[in-house]
Amino acid sequence: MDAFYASAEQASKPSLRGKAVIVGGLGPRGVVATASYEARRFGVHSAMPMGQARRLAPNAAYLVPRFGLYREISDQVMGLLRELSPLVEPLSLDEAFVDLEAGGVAWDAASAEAVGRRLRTDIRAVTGLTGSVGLAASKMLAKIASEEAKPDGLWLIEPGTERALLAEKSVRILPGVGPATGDHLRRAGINTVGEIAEAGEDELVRLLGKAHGGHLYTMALAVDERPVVAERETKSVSVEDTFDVDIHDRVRVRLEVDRLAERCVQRLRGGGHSGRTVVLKVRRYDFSTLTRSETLRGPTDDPGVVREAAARLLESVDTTGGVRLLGVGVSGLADYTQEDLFAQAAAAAAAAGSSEGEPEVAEEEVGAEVVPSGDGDVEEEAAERRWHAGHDVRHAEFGPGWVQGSGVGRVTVRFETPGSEPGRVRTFRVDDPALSASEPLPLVGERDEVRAGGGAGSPAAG
DNA sequence: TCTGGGGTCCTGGGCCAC
DNA sequence: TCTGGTGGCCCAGGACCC
Repeated sequence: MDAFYASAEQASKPSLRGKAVIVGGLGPRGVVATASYEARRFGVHSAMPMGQARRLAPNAAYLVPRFGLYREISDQVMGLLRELSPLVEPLSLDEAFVDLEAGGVAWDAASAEAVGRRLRTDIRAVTGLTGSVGLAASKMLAKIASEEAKPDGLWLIEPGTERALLAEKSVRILPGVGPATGDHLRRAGINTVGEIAEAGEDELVRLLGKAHGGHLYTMALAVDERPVVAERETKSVSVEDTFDVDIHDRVRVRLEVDRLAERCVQRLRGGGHSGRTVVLKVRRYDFSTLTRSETLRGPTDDPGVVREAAARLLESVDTTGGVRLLGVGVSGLADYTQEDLFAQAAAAAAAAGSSEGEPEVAEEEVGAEVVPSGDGDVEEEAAERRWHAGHDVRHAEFGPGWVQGSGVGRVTVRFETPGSEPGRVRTFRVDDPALSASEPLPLVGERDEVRAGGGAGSPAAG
């Protein structure tokens, strides 16, 4: 999908169509998740600090992501892809590989192109958004082709032309070559994919190690045998938070770690997992990042066990100077839980060893702070009263709209819907009882929605 | 106003068992 | 009994991707 989050916002907000739209974290330490093509003309791009984006494009619309909406659109698109082949490998919400051969179609350029064109039409009809299609004989080449096709295009790499096509491209076009590897290669005098092929496998392995070097060499020869894998097992689950202001207070740090552990376990359980290794991540005031991990005797999905492990790991970290980010993760996932949780907890307590204090008591004290039933409700209400830029609202009198901005006790709402003309703006008090948060409206109206044609036999690629 | 969040994979050192 | 090689696990960090 092209500039996916920004495009989805433009589709749902008529007044933003054709305008610079930037989606990302709006806090003091936010970064750009997606910039519309109009915003990219100002030099704004993904992963750019939001402050820099605001300097480059001060008049752009700045919105916080609405993952619920994006997920719905993503599900629709993935559904279309699965009509083409049983082998669909999602890479993210807006990108996937499709194995056409598994869809029962022999490779030939003309029919693949026809299917690609129809897929793009179907995506447009079902979601109202544009997507780009890359067609090629392998995942790496299909990915490169889809990048070439953007925005709103289709690109096919003819079998037999791959090496010539890659030879002149920068090494950065290969998957797995980021800034660090790119620099490393450049220092060795290797700038293009063709130069990787010329350098030879031994040299690549010498420069980058066995796995990375060997892999990159075969990629440079346009050889990529990786299959499209429909079902990927999750290997780890983690949550992390960057704080608007560095945290110095050790008690507060501990409290945040407890909260993160709690959230992490919720996600873990939500996915039906348990895990054996608990990982604590700390990014300090100077952006230096360190991780500490502890492997338990058996997998757990017990919030108390994860919380205690994370707290033990925190003990070994010097947070003097301040903490910018904290994260808690669980890896070594299993789909079962250690039955003897009491033994697990006892083992953890024993590992804490001679240190003073009763782990169970500490756990309960912390638990009382983390999930207070009363305070939780208050917090939820407070969160509801925060009006996030870009989020949907409904006014009792004026109907559906979205938050254009808020501050100093006021919230500005633009009243328009995906199918309407650009709407008018009105300002309300933040506690106006007539105003409430609402769910995103479908981008394509029920009556407009066109059923995607075709069956499982249709070929296409991603 | 410098640098998010959720992942995967690889490397290399330390340690331990055989 | 000592030594060395090997392989596996654990842990920390780095790089990369979307």
